[in-house]
Amino acid sequence: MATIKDIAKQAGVSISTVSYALNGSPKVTPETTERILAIAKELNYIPNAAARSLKTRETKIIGIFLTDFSGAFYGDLLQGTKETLTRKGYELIVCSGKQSHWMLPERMIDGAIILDVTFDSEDLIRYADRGHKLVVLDRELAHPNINQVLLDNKAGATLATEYLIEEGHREIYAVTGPGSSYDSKQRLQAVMQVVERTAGVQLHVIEGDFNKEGGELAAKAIMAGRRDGQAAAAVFCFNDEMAIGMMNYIAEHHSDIQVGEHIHIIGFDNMELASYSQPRLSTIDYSKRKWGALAAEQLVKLINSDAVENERIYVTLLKGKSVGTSK
Amino acid sequence: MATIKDIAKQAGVSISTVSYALNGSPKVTPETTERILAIAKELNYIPNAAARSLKTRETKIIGIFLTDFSGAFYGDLLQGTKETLTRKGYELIVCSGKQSHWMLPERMIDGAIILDVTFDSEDLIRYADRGHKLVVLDRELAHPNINQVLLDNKAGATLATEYLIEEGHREIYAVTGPGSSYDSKQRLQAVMQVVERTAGVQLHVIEGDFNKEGGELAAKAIMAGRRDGQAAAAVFCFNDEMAIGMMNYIAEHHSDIQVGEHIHIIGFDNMELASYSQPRLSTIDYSKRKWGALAAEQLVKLINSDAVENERIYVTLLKGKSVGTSK
DNA sequence: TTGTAAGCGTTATCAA
DNA sequence: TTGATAACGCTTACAA
Repeated sequence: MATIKDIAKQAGVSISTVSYALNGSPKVTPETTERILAIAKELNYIPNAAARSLKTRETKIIGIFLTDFSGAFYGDLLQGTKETLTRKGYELIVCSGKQSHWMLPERMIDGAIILDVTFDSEDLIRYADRGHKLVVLDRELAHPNINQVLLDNKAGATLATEYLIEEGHREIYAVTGPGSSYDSKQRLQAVMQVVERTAGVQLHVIEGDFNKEGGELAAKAIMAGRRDGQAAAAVFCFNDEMAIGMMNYIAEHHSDIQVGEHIHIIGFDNMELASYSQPRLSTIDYSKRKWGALAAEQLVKLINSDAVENERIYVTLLKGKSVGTSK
Repeated sequence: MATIKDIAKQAGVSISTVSYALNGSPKVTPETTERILAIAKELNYIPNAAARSLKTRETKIIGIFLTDFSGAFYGDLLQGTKETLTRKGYELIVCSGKQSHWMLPERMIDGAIILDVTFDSEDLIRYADRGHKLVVLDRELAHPNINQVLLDNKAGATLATEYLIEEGHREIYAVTGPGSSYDSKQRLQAVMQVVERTAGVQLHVIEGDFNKEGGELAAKAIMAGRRDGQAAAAVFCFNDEMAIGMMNYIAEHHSDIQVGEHIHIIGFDNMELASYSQPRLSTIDYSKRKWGALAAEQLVKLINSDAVENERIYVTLLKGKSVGTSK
């Protein structure tokens, strides 16, 4: 393991000269620089990240913290984040689980993007208080060292609900995420707002979990409560995963019931899996790549102490055959 | 940012005593230790990872390098890896892209798991030569610092091919991965072996890319080459993603052709998406979680200089309705 | 049981 | 333009 010391010895210069040359400083003559670079290559010199960051107090690494690695959802988001960070000279690492949180306070990473409801807000604030820079994608958190890049949940939920109503549905089920989820709370609030200002609409709220099982359980509950001949039900699942779970459950246990005809389902996220559903799931779409890219951008600004404002990701309604008109 | 120096000053002891106390050394009396710990907490002391690893020459972090973050495939694998590493006291970070390779030589991570064909084998060998520990999941590489945990491609491909033959198919298409892929080469070799020892079987090889597009293109090529009334074709796509692409293409462009009846498709990987395909895709299954866990285990052994042997992940045939009997 | 001091591999501030 | 030298924050002989 050659160090700058070895290079210095070999080149007959001091370590500071080597350091300058290696970093392309104009203080060193081109000739010496070249000579030093040649020796460095010859000795297979590789800098030591720990030593560098001990001194510079930065690692040029950004961490993104996810609830799990399941990934069905995050692909494009990570891609967007990575692209932007690469352009800005940062590396991206993906972390998951409480054990990994130390990387932030111990300065293994220069900043973090949070998309993990299991990450305590109090911890985040503590880190921010210590000067660490954060971007949160899953909660509201007002702090000079924290920036928010949030989905426009209200718009999305409003679009979804209004769509169901426009199609003539009057009995609407909302399958939420876990109670602790910020996104879920926002969406539910918007749904209730829409329902309240529309006469004759009945809303049933079912607590879900953002997983397939939640969708299945909700499906079970809904089917159990319905009698033959009753008006078709319309269900707004607060994410696609639950919507898919619901569709699966229905296909499996109620072959006589057709989604988009006897029961109508709309999701949220437009994940890849949704495009394979039969019939095509109606959902709320937004650019995950852009979300990630914007988060990265904001984080870098925060690190550079540039001024930042909280940002919002806009959403659109994507109509699929899983929602039909009420007869 | 409190350091051990600050704690030492506050406690009226030397920094070495603080260090010993913090690391729970029995050399320090319980009373001093307690006092030091209290002060550390009071000062909000957090160790500095760079300083520690500069000295200890380890970070307790393992990196896994993936081709991309798309994740449709990796979820369980990462989960398995993470669980095992956590148990062994290591952190897992997920990396992608050539830019991130520096983390290994610059000692930001203690070792790496490679599942990324775009990672040059020469680079890997160079790193291994420098003493870095690696586990490869996607190639054969003989080196004392490299361990292999590979899929049993031959068994999988053999199972798949024999299944098609047993179902009476005599005209078999193999849609490979990119030519550079080790897995693809292994699978093709096995397919050819099976075909060679079975009389009357015709094999057509189509080069794919392991992506949906490859499956679509292959579907197009196959459909273009077939005339009405011809015996049903049987296709072995070397991964599920291409198989799904193929099924989609057929559903979209050839509504008269039924998968599992007029054309028979089997994949490889049993990815989640496959369980949603209509009809259910036949495929080769294996435990991705176990794969990841084993890779982690081997890497830790390598790091601890324990003896290791290359490992193999066993596979099984999973029959779905996408393959039917030849009429 | 505790303290002194060297060293890990850099960067960066001075002087020369 | 280059060289000494002092940090950076920690671990760990070795001394006391």
